[in-house]
Order: sequence, then C-alpha cells, then structure tokens
Amino acid sequence: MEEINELIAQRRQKLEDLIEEGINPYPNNFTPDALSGEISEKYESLDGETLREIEDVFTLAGRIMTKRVMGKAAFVHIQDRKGKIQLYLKRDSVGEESYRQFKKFDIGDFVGIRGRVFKTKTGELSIDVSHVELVVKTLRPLPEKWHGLTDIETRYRQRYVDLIVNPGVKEIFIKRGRLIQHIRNYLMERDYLEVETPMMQPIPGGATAKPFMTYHHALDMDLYLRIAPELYLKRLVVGGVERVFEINRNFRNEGISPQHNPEFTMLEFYQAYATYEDLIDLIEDMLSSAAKELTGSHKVVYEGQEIDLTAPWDRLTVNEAILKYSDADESILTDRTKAFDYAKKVGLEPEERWGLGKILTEIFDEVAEAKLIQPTFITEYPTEVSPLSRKNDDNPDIVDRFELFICGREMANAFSELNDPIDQRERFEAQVAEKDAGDEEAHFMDADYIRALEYGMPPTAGAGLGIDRIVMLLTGSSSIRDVLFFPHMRPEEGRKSAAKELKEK
RNA sequence: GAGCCGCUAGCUCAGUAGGUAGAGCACCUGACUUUUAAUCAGGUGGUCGUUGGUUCGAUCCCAACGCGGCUCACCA
Repeated sequence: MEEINELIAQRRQKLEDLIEEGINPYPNNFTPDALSGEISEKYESLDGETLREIEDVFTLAGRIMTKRVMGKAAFVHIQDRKGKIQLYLKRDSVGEESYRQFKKFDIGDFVGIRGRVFKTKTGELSIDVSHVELVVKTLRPLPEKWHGLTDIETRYRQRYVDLIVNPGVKEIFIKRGRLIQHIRNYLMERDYLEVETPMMQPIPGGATAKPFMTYHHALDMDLYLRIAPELYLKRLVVGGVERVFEINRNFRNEGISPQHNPEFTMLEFYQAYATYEDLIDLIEDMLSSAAKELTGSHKVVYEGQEIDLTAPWDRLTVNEAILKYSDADESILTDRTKAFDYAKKVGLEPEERWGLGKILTEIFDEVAEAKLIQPTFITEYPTEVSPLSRKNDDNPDIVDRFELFICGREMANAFSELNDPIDQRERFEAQVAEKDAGDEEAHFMDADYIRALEYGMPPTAGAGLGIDRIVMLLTGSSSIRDVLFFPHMRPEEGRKSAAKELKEK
C-alpha cells in the first residue's frame, strides 16, 4: 500500500527532477577519506589563524542533518558514523550549477563533499566546501531537529530513525559490543573455547522455562527453540572441551516486561576442575573489570542509586537472606509446616506438593530479591530447585550453587555441576513427576545427556549471565528494550501476524 | 493474562462545557555570501488509532477492539 503524503510526494518530485537533469540519485562511486569525528578531534583545538595554514582537502560523506540557506551561501551539518560536522557552502566556491542543485537537497539526504577546514566567526570548526554531490536522495523527512524523536513506540519499531536522530542510542550499543568483546577476551585469555550449540533442540533443557515450539517439515519433527545451551555445553566438557563458553540467544515463551524479552542473550561458560567458588571470583573480576573498562569506574549509577562493583561483593546464603530481609522466625528454615504458613503470610500461594526447599526459595524471592541492590552472591540453594547442580558434600539438601543479584535483579546463576549420572537420572525423574503434576516449566528427561554423563564429566563448575541485564546496568537503561536494537513488538497492523496470515491462505 | 495511562499534521505538542481543529519545527514560494532552534514575508498540509453506539450533529460522551507505556503475575 503506497502512502500518500505531501512531503513524500514533494521529495519524489525532486527525485524525478534530478533524474531528468541526468543526475544519478543513488550513485556508488563516492569514497570518503575522512570522518567528521576524526577531523573534530584533530583540529578543534586549533585557532582560525593556524587552520588557515592547513591546506589539506578532506573528502567526506554523510547525511544532511540541518540546513540553513542564506541566499548564495549555506550552512549544513552532516552526520557520519563518527559524529557531525558543519559545512559552509558558497555559490562562488562550489559553482553555480552545483549550488543550484544543492539547494534542492533535503535534510536526510546523503551528500559527498570535499573541502578545507576553517573556523567560522562563531568559532565552530567547519569545512569550507569546494565540491558537493548527491550520494543518496531520500524520500522521507526526518523528525524535527529540536525535539527529535521521543515516541517510544516509533523509536523501537523504526530503530533506524532512532539511531539517526538520537545519538545516545548508538552509544548504548557500542557499549554493548564492548562488553561482549571484554567478556570474550577475558575468557579466551583463560583458555576458554568459544562455541555454538543448537538453537533448535528436540528436548529443551538446562533451565526451568516454557519453550517456543517449531517444526521441521522434511523430518516431520517437532523442535523447541532452546531455553539454555547448558546441556550441550556440558556434553562438550564430557568430550574434553574443558573450558568452554557460548554467548548467544535463548528463547523463553513467557511474559514481556521491562526486564524480559522473548529472546535474550546469555553467556554460559563451563570450567572443568573448578568449583562454584572459583566462579564467584571469576565473575566478580570479569564484571568489575568490565565496568571499569566501559564506564571508567567501578561505580555506576543505576536508577538513582550508586552501585559499587568494586570486589569483593557481599555473600549471603538463601537462609541468611530470608532472615535478614524478613521478620521470619528461624524455625521456618527447618519446619516445612511453619515455612508453608509463613509463605502464605508474605502473600505467596504455596502448593501442597512443594517441599521445604521450594517454599524457602519462593520466600527468598519474595522478601529478599528486590532488596539486593549492591552486588550480592546468594549461596546454598535447596537441592529441590536445582536439578542440575552438585549436592553439597556436608548437606545433601543444598547444592553448591550461587546466584548473583544486582539492583534487585538476578544477573547470574552458577553452580558446581552434577556429574553423577545416577543422581542426575533421579533428579530428572523428579522433574518429570513435576511436569506430570502440571508444572509446565519442569525439565524433560534427557536420556542422551545421562548417557554422556555415564561416559564421565570431570568435576566442573558453570555459570550463566544475562548479558542484556549487565548492559542495562552499565548503560543506565531501565528497560531491556533500550539495549536491544529490535525488541519484540506486536505487528503494527492489528494482532494478526504475518505468520497467521500465511496459515490462513 | 489483569489494572491504570496514552494514541490529534512528517516530528514535538496544544485544543474543542459536542457545531468536522491549532502552534512550533519540517515542507513550498520569495529575499538574504559566516549561520547555528538563522532571520523576514507569504503559503500548503489532518478520514483527531479502528469500528460501532448515543445525538440534528462526535475528534470530544459511551462501548468494543488495536497498538504502546507502566504496575502486577511468570521469569533471566
């Protein structure tokens, strides 16, 4: 459906006029040799006198962001990947014909220019343009220069426009890239191998979550989008890949919120002959160094609160955290009936089939999680809620596991891995019973994973980190949508998605 | 899935005790060879989210729906 809009129609007319004049509106032969930001950096501090002696001619290309025409001269700002720079175009410098064409260029169009640096009367470093040509004619007007684009929906749906007019957006994604690079370097320096494991899995495992389903036609088989790479990465440890990591997407068929997107990026890494305590040290160091590298400080301000990422971070057990952040009596920690009643008291709806461990975990989530603002490692999780973790040697009711909380949010989950195949089979069986009892998120039985463990997995510790949440913390973003280029959205035109329309045909 | 709020020009926003709408920027025409929210003069531009209902008449009142945001639930 063609949009009828006066502004677009005018630009189409200009496009046709250009073509008629023999000008290619989409050429591909202009090669810039300079960038706005680099020129600014190099010459900004020099005064006009000094600049006059610099005879270098720079070739730049960029998008016109502002345009002020004063008869036979004009000022424009162009934007390239390193920023913006002002151009000064005089009819007498670029020639009558070029200047006449230039006056038809619109804000948003790409131009290629050549010229020398100078400073204007008001002291702004600019390019005195001697040559200008059209590089791309654009058909849609940009949002206005002053208020810009603020409509959240449009910013997410048309991220390309957001990126053009809101410079802070790109900064977030540059940081995101640098964080991932930092993590990658950090692990590779420690002899980890980066791998990719299946996104489409016949049995979705490694987490408690509702999976997406898909279907392979040629094989006539159902597949799930992965909820975690965990079981595949541990198969690799069995195979002798003793240090391994993957940074990739997980998919969970659950609600959307400022902290949740259906697909999100997870780092998982596994190290043989390490314990969960080794990973506490590693994560502490990896993330605090990341903060230092990305923000220049170990302290970041998030939603008005200063978060201090300087190591070491606080440690509490699940039980300690419950007692610290609630008025619960110590007796609930060992007495299921008392725990059950206390859970109800704090507003939970505990189910009869829940054991003490599950109840305590739920109480912890309810009373303590939101209060863990400064980075805190929570340890001693109940075995009941940790089907893939190694039991503690001294107390089989808890596992060698921790979760990391910052700003009241779970940032990481890690444990010494369960490598006893008989124990693992029993845990899966308990999960299958949960599933049969109606828990949609309980684990499936994964017989091949048991078989792999029967070949022997070295004692191993592994961790998962929500990359998006780390990026949110380090960029001060309060919504996960602000750290994803294309957050999930319903289709613009009603609820009917393209896939549904296809099905109906 | 539930509650609350929002949806008016390309963008940012006003507005109408119910009588089919305004501003700034952008755009068009003209003037202007150091401007920077350039300036000056004139002008164009809207099925007021969608569909119904009430009404002589709805952008405004009512209902349903759509999309978005926030909160809750689920979760990382």
